[in-house]
Amino acid sequence: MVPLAPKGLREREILTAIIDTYIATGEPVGSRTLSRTNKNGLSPATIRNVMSDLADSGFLDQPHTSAGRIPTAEAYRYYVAQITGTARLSPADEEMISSSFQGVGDVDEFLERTSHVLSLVSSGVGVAVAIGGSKTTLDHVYFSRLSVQKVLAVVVTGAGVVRDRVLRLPRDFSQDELDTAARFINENFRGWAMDELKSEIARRIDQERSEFDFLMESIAQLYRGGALAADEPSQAVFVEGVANLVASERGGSDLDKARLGEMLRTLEEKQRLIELLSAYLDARQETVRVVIGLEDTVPQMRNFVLIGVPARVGGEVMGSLAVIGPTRMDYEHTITAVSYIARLFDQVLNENA
Amino acid sequence: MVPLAPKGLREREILTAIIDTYIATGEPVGSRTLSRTNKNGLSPATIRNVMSDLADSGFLDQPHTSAGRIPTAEAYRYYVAQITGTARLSPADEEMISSSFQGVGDVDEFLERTSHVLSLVSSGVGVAVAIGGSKTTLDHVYFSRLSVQKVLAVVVTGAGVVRDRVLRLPRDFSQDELDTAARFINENFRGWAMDELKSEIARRIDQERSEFDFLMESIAQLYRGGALAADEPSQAVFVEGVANLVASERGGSDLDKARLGEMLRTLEEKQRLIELLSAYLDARQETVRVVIGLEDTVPQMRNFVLIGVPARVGGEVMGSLAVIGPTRMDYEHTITAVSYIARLFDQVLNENA
DNA sequence: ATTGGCACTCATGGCCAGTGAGTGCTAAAG
DNA sequence: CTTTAGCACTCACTGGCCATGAGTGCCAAT
Repeated sequence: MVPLAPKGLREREILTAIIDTYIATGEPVGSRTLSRTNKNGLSPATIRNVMSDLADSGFLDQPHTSAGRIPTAEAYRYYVAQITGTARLSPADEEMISSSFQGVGDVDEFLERTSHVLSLVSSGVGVAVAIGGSKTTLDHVYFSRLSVQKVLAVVVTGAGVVRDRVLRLPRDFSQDELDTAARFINENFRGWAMDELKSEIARRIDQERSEFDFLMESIAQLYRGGALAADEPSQAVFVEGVANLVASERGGSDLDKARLGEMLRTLEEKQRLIELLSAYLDARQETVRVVIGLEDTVPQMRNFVLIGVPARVGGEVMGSLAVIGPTRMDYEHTITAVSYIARLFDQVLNENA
Repeated sequence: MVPLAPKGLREREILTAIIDTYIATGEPVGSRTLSRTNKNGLSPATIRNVMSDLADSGFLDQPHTSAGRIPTAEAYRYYVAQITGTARLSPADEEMISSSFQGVGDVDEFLERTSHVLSLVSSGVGVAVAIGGSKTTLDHVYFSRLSVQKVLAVVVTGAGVVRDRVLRLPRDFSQDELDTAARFINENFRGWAMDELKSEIARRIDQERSEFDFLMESIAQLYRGGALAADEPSQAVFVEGVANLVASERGGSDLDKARLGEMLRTLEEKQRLIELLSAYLDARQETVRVVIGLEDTVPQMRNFVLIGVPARVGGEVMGSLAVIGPTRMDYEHTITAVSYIARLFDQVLNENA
């Protein structure tokens, strides 16, 4: 899984130089320009030789015979692997970012702003998803009678996230009954993981079906009505900065209309984004991950990369945040920004919980 | 405010025909094509004369001297004014739309789907905003102690909308204190309009400041902490279908890159959208409004129209829903769709409340 | 009032060099 | 063996030129 690297020192230097200038200019880079730009005074011919080798080993491509070279996915992988990761954001950036999170209350709000901030500091699209993961724990529930057979269920999770849902139940409940049921759940299950909780309740309902326990019957009804599934539609997805995809100025991606349309459509399929992020961002991984070659999973995303990290608060994964941007982007800057925000996420929300 | 209309019957017929074919083809329509397409067998020359008149009275424009004519904003205004409004959606559309709202629980969820559905049935962008208007009433509040000096406030409004907010308070409260405060508010203020409620509480706090009432002090703290402002950030904005802006096939808008970027950026400024909708959609108006000439307010939106209506449930305005699309769109269809969804909104959510 | 005819305008698309950045290869120089 | 200079060749891109065709405006005839 370690990315390949060119063998010689010279080759590596030149490859890096090519990628740098390609990222900067967006045009295929040729031997002459490179020889002029680069400090070490190599002649175009030499560079051509090296380039030829690099092309053979699969690091460079040419769009057509008589054009310059373009880095391949493999080249980008080498390029990001070689980034030290010790870079810091500029104070101005840090200031801008952290002030953007002034006064956020909950996870969703934070993630929403995250997608915005990410789109500002990168040349890509900012994406943040909240996953009401199975490891979410229950803090408590409320039930509130809205009208005949309509009940509002509010679930507060251990992390202080609130989800609500309106239930339509087969029979009417009084507020007293609802309170009793809520008290029962709160007293017995506070701190449980949601999925364990759900299976435990399902088990008890099953078991005590015969003896007609009034309380259990209420709970069964509420449960079947989806009271606890209230954590499920918590898959909030925030996408911002799609305007970066068109970016006429500064090194934006240069998509044609058709591809642009596909991208926009894909970015609106929230379910798809959730899958994409969860496929690539392992909950256990601590550091920012850079995925090059997104087209393997999502063909529409040819020439796009994902730079993301799970969003944790106090060790618990609450979602993930990422930038989806053109292969041609400032990797180091984006990586540091993503990592900085992830750290901020932990800090700010820990303080809240 | 009544839109101008061409004087003669013939002129009106031809204008309508021109707009129809322009909407269909997207290209300036000339006299010859029109004479061929149109059933009434008028010669190109005649049509030219009429067109010339229409151009003089400001209904037609020519992009350049030797091209066909395109309708002006004034022409579109006439065109939509002349739509009867009696059209019905196709059964398939109705089915598709209403099934899209299967199982929605609350206003936000409905509005989110609305933006999606609108983008599907129109060739524009679906926009829906929730406005926690001042007429919102209080059903009840919950307070829940999260940790030291951190309290979760949940406000349930009369319409069954739930808003939550994490408060940081100057001193710690026990859950008992919180319960007492919540009970007090619920018993005294259920059914009040949020803004009246807020000023009443502010008044009482002011009044009873001297005598140190413990309960009132708690409530004051909670109030200042923003417990009741929980309805304020309720300005959810849902935008979907931006891919329609690029729409390579079928009569989509044909923006160049620069304009597209501006549009995308503008559509992401949620505050702006809220202003835009509230500027044009009067809470009192019952019917769908079509605003042609959006560029007067938002220059980036040249050649875009807004088709929207306030979203009511049982007479109370909960937000608004709209399509922002190119002037070249199927007005009748979009209008009926918007109106249909608005009706659905009332139905589905009334049933919930 | 309507129409046919005619001269004129322009955007569009194809064709055709000229330009220039870039390549590969070979032979000479270090 | 590495580096460099030189050279022939490729090929996208640009700008000029011309033909095409849809469209207009106007005038005279019906």
